[in-house]
Amino acid sequence: MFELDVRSRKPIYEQLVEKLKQLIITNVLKEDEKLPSVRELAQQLTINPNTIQKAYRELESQGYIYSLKGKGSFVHPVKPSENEEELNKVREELRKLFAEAIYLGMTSKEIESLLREVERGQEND
Amino acid sequence: MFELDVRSRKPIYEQLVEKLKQLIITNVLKEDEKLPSVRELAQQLTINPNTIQKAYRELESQGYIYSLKGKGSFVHPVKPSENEEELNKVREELRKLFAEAIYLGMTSKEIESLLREVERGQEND
Amino acid sequence: MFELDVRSRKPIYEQLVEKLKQLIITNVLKEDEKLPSVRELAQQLTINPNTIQKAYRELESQGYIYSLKGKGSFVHPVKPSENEEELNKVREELRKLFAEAIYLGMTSKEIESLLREVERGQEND
Amino acid sequence: MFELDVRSRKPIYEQLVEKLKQLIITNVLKEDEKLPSVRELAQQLTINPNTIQKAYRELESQGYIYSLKGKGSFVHPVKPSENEEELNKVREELRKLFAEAIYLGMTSKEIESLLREVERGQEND
DNA sequence: GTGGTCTAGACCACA
DNA sequence: GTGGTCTAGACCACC
Repeated sequence: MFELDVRSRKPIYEQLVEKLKQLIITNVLKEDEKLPSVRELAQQLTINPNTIQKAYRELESQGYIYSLKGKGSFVHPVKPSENEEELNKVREELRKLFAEAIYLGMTSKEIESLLREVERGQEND
Repeated sequence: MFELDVRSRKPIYEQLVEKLKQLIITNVLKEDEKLPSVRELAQQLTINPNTIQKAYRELESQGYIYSLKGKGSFVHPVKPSENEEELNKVREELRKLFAEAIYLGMTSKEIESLLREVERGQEND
Repeated sequence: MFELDVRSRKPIYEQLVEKLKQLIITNVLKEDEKLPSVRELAQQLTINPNTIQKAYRELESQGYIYSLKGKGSFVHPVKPSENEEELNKVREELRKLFAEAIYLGMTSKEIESLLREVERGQEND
Repeated sequence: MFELDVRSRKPIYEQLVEKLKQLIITNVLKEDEKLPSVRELAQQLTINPNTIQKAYRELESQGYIYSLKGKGSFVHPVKPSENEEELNKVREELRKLFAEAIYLGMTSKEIESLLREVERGQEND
């Protein structure tokens, strides 16, 4: 399904959160689709189930998935209206990153072409 | 000078690194300008000097400042050519953030206007 | 495992970095092999754990090892392509040393035979 | 005469020692030639005279120069026989550097061509 | 148990 | 006075 970098400084559960977010964002995992069960994924990735659970809990609290007892975890349909808080975080992060990119010498043209690139990749939703 | 959240999950020294980076990137701290001394800043923020030093050391190894033993720490002049590695990290982070922003409902117009805003703020170099 | 000179002008953690680098370079410590834990080594060498950690952190940022929070520190597999910067440092140091060696009376024959010697010792990978 | 990097982590007096060694090794400063006086050099480099003195003391103890009270400091003629101690240091450093260079992917061919290059540069003694 | 962070406090090297 | 090193000892996050 995807790869984790055990050598990274980033904790495994955080990597998991990010990867799963990516899959949801890029619509590989569709709305209300079931995620693999904790045990299943743990076995696949040869990782401690506790670590998987921690990732799922994090995703749930960030509003990306929802869990039904005894049934599993599912992709949360997007409700743009509810995500104002998340959006503000993203906006703030964008500001920081833009400043850094410019400082390191990137032009706004380059940044915008990167944006287009991502946009195109995301169209197949 | 700025605020730190001692309760945050993010280590204090990392918060410091980020804040100081911001000040350098936004040209509040100019090239070769002296940063506050380790002890001075420690006292100001009521934080242990070792913690400050850890932050300064990190900034040094990332190429943002340089430290001289009997003299102090100073802002390192930018050498855009040398930062290809850093740039790749930034590009990767931009990709992720763009995807997330779009997923949360931001339009490319909004993102671009945010970019312009940052750009204008950075002009006073 | 090895000896440190606590009286030396060279900081203990730098001595540690050098010694461990040697062990990695000469393949005594193989790829992905676990290094002794911070506490363990600290006890063995009767040195403060913080000092060991400082050394490990330095090795990590130089790309020689990687550390996993609940697991330990491990030898980083070599990626020759990524170390161009390190290589340039080594080349510069070689130039200086060659000049000094010749000045002190060594012939290029002697130097080359030293090189062969090291080469042979490194073959047992 | 030469440049010092005030931004370097290396103490200024050590940089001075190295640079002066280079000048002696490459025969730019000939045997028994007078070095610039402490004051003179201090003024030229806009550096504290104490720092210069420390460098000169270091060079003297390493056998590269000798000082005559009231007259100044002079380049020490080479006596290969006396430098066995220095030579052993150099040999040891060469071993380490060779190992590192090979580890980072340099071939013995490259190393040898570097040696030739230095050799040629040193011929004009 | 492992690495990582932080504090308090001491001492050294450099300029 | 400045950065740099080191210790002793505490507590946290991760697995």
